[in-house]
Amino acid sequence: MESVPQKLPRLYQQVAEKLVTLIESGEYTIGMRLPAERDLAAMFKVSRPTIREAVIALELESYVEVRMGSGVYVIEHSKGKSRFSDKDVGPFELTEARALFEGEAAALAATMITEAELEELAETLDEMACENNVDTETHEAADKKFHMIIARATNNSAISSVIEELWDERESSELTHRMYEKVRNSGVKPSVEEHREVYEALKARDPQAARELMRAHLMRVIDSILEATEVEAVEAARHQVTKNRERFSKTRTIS
Amino acid sequence: MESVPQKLPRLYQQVAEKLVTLIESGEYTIGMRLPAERDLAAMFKVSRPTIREAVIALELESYVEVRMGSGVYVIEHSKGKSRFSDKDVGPFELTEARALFEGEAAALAATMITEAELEELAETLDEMACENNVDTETHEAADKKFHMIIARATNNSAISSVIEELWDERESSELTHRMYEKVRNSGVKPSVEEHREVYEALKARDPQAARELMRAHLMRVIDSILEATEVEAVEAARHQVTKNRERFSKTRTIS
DNA sequence: GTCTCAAAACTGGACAGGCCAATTATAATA
DNA sequence: TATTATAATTGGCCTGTCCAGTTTTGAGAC
Repeated sequence: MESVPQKLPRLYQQVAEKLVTLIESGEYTIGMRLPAERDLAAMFKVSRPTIREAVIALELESYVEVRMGSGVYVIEHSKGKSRFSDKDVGPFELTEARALFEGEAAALAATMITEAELEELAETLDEMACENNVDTETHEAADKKFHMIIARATNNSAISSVIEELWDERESSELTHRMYEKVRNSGVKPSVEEHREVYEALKARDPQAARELMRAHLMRVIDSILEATEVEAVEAARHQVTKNRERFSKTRTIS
Repeated sequence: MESVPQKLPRLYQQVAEKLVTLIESGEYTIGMRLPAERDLAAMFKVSRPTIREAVIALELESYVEVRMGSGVYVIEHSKGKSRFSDKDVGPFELTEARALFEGEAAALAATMITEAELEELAETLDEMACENNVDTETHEAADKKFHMIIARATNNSAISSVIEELWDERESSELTHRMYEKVRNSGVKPSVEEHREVYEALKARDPQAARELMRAHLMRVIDSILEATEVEAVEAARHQVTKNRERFSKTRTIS
């Protein structure tokens, strides 16, 4: 038989993967207790030591928490790889950082971007404009693609890594994710227009314009978040919003 | 006995920690094979399954690699937490990213820095100037402290996290670390002067000046790295250096 | 009927010993 | 000397067992 996989992973890894799949598919939800090790062993047709090894693997990747004498419980998976996981970076801070960093990245990209990359950007813009009213997921994918093309156009993997990290971060924070969702729903079309302006600046190879437009774009996102916040915020939170307005107006003026 | 620790960690974790200690202490160096699982079990007075669990833990943290039928081998430990670990970010890219991002951070910090933070900066400057000719470790600590005070003065944890990440990254890359070492040895005094200029700009609350001076400081670091590279580079590498010069001259002119 | 608390059932923690398969070292052979 | 077959080593995995916390249960007290 040549269909036999020549190298199969270690057993505990296979089991661990299956367990992760079950957890991420919602079979076992957060807080829920997994079946006993003995039962899991029977389910997967493996021995208990193997189950233990798989559980340890999940534990080290903080998928589960094992409580002596009680069981192993699914916990919130903080992906670990996020540097902000323990810092609770809010949507404002995150977007402000993006405004500064991506602004600089756009300026640098303007001096180095290739024709091929410009072409890619144009295509992505069409995706965004065309699939405007389709599902948000597609739009978001195109959005990320646009920003990442620019980041990579800097030819600096440190820069693109940081920008991708900041982008991904918004997914891992529940609050931030909700905020961005609200912003997306409030008005996407102006966003497409803003992206196009950035594209034009890059095409013209104008660093200053690219920086300013990218920064302006993300600053508008902050504004949108502020508005969304105001809508849903209770009266008690309002003075904080005002403080934020003051605070981010400073960012805007330091250029 | 009341000296009994109320909660001792799981056995495999204790074993894993001991193994990590042994590895980091140089008892087992990179490429070396660890004793057989059976021997380790005897050494630590635990059962073999426990050893296996500990080895799996080390494996998941990429301390070791286990080769079926051969043994478990110590590999280079890439701390995993670095987002760049798999991307091989060179010293030039890293420093360019720092120049852009820390420049912006300095500009933002100039608008928000407190008197207390300025005072801290002044103290750190004294440390750097005073312990100039002492061990490099102290100097480097003061250097990082200086940059991180500014990063934190932005009052934006996303920004300070990114900057700290970039700083730490230079430790994890052997090449980058060597480069920075060379730069440190070549001339520290001008570096102190450059830091002082940044400090003055922050004290004057001048965003533009703070950005320019911080950027200039890090650009000079790139120059130093280039020089260090030239000294040790073989002839074949020289054209790459020239390309780098061209490339980073662009960064300098986009402001 | 309700509450208390101890016993039993359940669950993870750890161990012993064994067999198999892949690898490596060794010795026998061409 | 080079090659190949054999033996020793090593990780992979299993069965079975006992122990120590945790949870549930149920009997007895009120």
